[in-house]
Amino acid sequence: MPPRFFDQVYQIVSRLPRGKVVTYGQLALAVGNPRAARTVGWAMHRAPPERKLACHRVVSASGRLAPDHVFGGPEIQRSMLEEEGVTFLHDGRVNLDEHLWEIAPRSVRQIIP
DNA sequence: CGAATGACAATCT
DNA sequence: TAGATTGCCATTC
Repeated sequence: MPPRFFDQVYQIVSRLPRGKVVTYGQLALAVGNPRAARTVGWAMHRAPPERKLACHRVVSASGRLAPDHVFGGPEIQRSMLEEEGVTFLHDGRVNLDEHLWEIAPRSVRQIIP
């Protein structure tokens, strides 16, 4: 009985296109738990490497990047995003107006209950 | 089974 | 405006 919640999060992230980002809250909402944004963050921390998820495209609701202890620092994550064409505001936050990905309903593949 | 964990988010001071 | 507090919840141990 695999963790359904995490799997749904991973599946959505795996469909996240280059040059786009999503927030933890968006992912939580997409899997049916609007208030589980924090749990989504934990899912990222525990993301299985074999899925090769673009977890650097997941940012906070205000466009801030992951804390210092991830990706070797926000500078690294930022450079990864910039290579995909993501732009940033002058205060160092992701330009969400330009690059926030709208999660399509079919991006969420339901798992047999 | 209860307590702990955590890459959040909204609110308060 | 920045820092601290509170609510939140699936997964771990």
